[in-house]
Amino acid sequence: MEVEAQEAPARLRGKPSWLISKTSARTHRLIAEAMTAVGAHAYHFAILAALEEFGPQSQVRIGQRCGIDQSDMHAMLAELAEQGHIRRAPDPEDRRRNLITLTETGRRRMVALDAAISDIQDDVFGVLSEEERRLLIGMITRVIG
Amino acid sequence: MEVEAQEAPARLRGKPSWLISKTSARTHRLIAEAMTAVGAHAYHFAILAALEEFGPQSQVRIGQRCGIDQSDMHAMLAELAEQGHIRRAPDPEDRRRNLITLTETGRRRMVALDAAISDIQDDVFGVLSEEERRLLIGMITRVIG
DNA sequence: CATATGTCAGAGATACTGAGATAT
DNA sequence: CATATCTCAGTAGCTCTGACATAT
Repeated sequence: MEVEAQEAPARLRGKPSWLISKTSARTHRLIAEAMTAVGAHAYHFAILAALEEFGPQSQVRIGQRCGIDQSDMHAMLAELAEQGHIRRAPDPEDRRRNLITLTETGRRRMVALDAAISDIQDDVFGVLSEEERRLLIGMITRVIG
Repeated sequence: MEVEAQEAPARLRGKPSWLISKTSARTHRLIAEAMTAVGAHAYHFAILAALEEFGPQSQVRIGQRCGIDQSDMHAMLAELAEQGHIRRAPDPEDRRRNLITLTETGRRRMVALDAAISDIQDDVFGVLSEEERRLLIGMITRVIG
């Protein structure tokens, strides 16, 4: 069924939080579809990117960097290990920790997921000029603080 | 436990979708807390605002305007009716429809919820100047299309 | 018969809480 | 003993699907 668009109330349209929520929901849906199509998860990309940029580190640290709850890290890392993208090993310096290490296939996986997610950025934010996009990124980065 | 902030990977920080998702999650949490504190729900505000701006209308129409799924409208309207903020009556012109009408207490409720939600906009987006906020709203409005 | 509306049960993914085991 | 890390079960809220009854 095609649902024709209806104008949203002005009291919603004028709230940044509402606009951002709608945009977030849309990009989230697109990214989730793209990730599922290749047997991945949005969290996978975040975890692999943190490992590539900052090197081997504990689960807690990755979660802090990417905003992923500890309880959710476990399942994500199990999937990534199953797919051969990471290795888990006890940290010899602190045996409470798992040191998570990126494998070579994991690095390639990260690059591929980055490309897919970047394409979606272009689809969604392509109506903005390059300068506007930089402006948007700068403003929201300040909002996040 | 205070979790000290960790720098996020550059591949995440540079993606508008990631920045917007974090901002959306934060405002969503703040708004949900504020609404719960007064026995309301974020959807309540959207529904009441649509009724105030566009007058009595069917459930389906409100859902289209506010982006609320039909399945979820039912519970929200039941709560709003229980609180005396709306009335539901069969539409004499099309008896499949419920015509939803805003009551006077509902109008006052909407104004109060708007004030609370506007305060949160200021908390979150207050680091931006007035002109930047207008710019942000304009750009995201175009992104939503 | 095909479609639109409202009602209702429930699935699925997400974010989070709490508790236990192990190590520091 | 207090704290940190990891594991795991489970909760809560949100979004969406599918089915059904009723009316057009």
